[in-house]
Amino acid sequence: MNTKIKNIKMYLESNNVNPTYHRIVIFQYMENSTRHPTAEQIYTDIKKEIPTISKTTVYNTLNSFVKNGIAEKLNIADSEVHYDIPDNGHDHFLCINCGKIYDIKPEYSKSNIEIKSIQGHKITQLHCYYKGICKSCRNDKK
Amino acid sequence: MNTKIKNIKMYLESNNVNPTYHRIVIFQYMENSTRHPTAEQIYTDIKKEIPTISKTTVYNTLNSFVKNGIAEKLNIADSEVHYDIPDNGHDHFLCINCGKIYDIKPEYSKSNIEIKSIQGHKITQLHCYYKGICKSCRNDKK
DNA sequence: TTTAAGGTTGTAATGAATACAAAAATAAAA
DNA sequence: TTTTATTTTTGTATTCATTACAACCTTAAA
Repeated sequence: MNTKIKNIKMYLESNNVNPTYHRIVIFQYMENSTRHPTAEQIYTDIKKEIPTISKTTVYNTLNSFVKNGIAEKLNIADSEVHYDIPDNGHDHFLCINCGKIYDIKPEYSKSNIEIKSIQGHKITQLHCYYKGICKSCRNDKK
Repeated sequence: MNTKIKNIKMYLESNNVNPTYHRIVIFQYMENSTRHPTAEQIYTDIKKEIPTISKTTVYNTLNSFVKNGIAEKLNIADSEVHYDIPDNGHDHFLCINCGKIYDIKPEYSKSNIEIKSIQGHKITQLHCYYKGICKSCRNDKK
């Protein structure tokens, strides 16, 4: 077993996620992905490597990741939830033309919470979603 | 017809929404509501006033409002979309305990876009969602 | 008083996500 | 090594929000 997988194992363990084969593969897939995949996309791609995997396992795994704080749900699109492995708190941009999601560099991000409480409500999370036309789609129209 | 309804009629008209009875009632309901209702909640409540209304009409109406910029979708909760009549751009807070959505006062809001473009992407919208434990739930636990 | 256009209704269909029970795998105990 | 217990995984069925669609109704124009 290579060091990368060993690192993932340790990382999952240290976050209360029992590092089974499926979970390691899914986490590795998400770490390598830049497209903020949906459960469906993860399922389809992982299936190439593990043909017997079930969609339920993907959902279970993602829910376990989210519950233990090592993955984040992005409610940026209307119909589907996208998933992200947050490195250092950054915002996201959704292209309303092509549907692609981009990372916004931390220096432009607004979701670094410094406030702990607003109007008496205890703040634990802040999600900021930008929307518009992405660079690529803007160029295509010219 | 009272002035309030007349005003709504004019407002819908000026935003390219043909002001039918159903649409006026739904818009009025949303303006008076502080709970950022879902389509289901709107349907249930409006049904008391217009028993023959269909759920499709509620969805059609809301989609028409959103398309014409007089209502906004809140993708703040996991399963359902909530709707808001945005007055002056403010953020929202979701209590992860009771599910209630609160308005964040504009002075604490982050979604006033001043930037028109980030990393080459043209920005047209910014949605910021705070989450945590609301004032009321915090008091209940004591 | 027809014709056309838009609005509404109800039912059917879609599709993401969950529930659940059986089977499989893994770990712990004897 | 066997037995038992616990956790995972699988597959199917179900739920539920939302949309599709065709029939019907309403309104306004011709």
